[in-house]
Amino acid sequence: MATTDWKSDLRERGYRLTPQRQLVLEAVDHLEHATPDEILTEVRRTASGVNISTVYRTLELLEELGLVSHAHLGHGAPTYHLADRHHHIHMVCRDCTDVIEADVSVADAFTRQLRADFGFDTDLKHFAIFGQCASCSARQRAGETAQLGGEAGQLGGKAARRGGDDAENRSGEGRARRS
Amino acid sequence: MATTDWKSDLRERGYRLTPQRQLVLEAVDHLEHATPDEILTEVRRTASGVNISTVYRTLELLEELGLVSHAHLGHGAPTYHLADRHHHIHMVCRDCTDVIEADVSVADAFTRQLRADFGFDTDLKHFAIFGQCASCSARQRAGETAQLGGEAGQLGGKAARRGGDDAENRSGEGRARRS
DNA sequence: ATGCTTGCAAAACTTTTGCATCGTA
DNA sequence: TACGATGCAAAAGTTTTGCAAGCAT
Repeated sequence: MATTDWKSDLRERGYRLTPQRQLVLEAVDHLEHATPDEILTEVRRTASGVNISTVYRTLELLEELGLVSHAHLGHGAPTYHLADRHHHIHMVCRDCTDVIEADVSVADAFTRQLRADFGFDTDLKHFAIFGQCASCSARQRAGETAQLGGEAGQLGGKAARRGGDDAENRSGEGRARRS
Repeated sequence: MATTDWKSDLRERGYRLTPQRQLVLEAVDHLEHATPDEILTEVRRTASGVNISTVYRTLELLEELGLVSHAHLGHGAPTYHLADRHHHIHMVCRDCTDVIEADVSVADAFTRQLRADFGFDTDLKHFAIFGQCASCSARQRAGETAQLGGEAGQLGGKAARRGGDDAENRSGEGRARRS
């Protein structure tokens, strides 16, 4: 599943191998971009007694061991994935919430440039790249044209609160955190 | 201070002009990359009675009006700034917590590429770019050489928890959120 | 006067911590 | 057996919400 034998690595460092730790790692492997809460739900399908605090502690440990990493795909909870997989950057659409994945290589030139200009060694995987996906751009253009001509539609007079879907939540499936 | 006359814009939409709203906007203008909590502190220097919930509600409103925007510079609270200023991307160092600012133009080529390849319209200002700054890279290289030769220093046998400064908190000045 | 806004308090959430108990090594 | 790991409960921190009172318009 993971790199070399993590179980012995665990023990060599004085840690212990427990069912909880195996289950959390399996859940991270199985789910993708999962939040601690989602991981708990998955783990509980096998071991219903597991506690959320154990998930947090275990994720911290697994990350320290280099087995998992986390990324921020929105302003919500971080998402965890196996460290030796998911070597891609995430483009999240501000409108539809969707996440486009791309190989990190698409940013090679940009990465080189930041290193040359600022001496900054970039890790674009860690934070998502915000923006608007093709279909939402198209939809917006269509809407604007149909409505007035530009101006980014103002709706009625007042009470135009909570504009679009706002996205910026977590990525795909699960419950939406806010707006 | 801001774009055109936001005060009449406010009223036209049926909203009211209040001292709190003026103060919050001034605080966002004066501070830079400020969290809601920092904004509250600033506002209270003038009006000690203002409540945190008002700050949240006001920021939401000002953002809807297009006067302010927020960005995520770490996994902590979002930071707010005037929408018509701060047109730059933020590079945050994973080790030293520092934030390097750069004009969005440095990413023009990258932005064009993402649009060409994925039809994705990128807003690099919204999420910070994670990585390691020049001085921390240098320090790390030096440390590795001095210590063993590579391997990213493993410290003693166990109990190597909470490795570095971990950063990924909020940017500069204020209190550090965790680790 | 009308009804948008505010302050306050409480709720909703997420993440962290202390501690007695459990179980791996 | 020893000590690291877990479950539980409570704490801590952030953001949201319901409501009566306050105040722009």
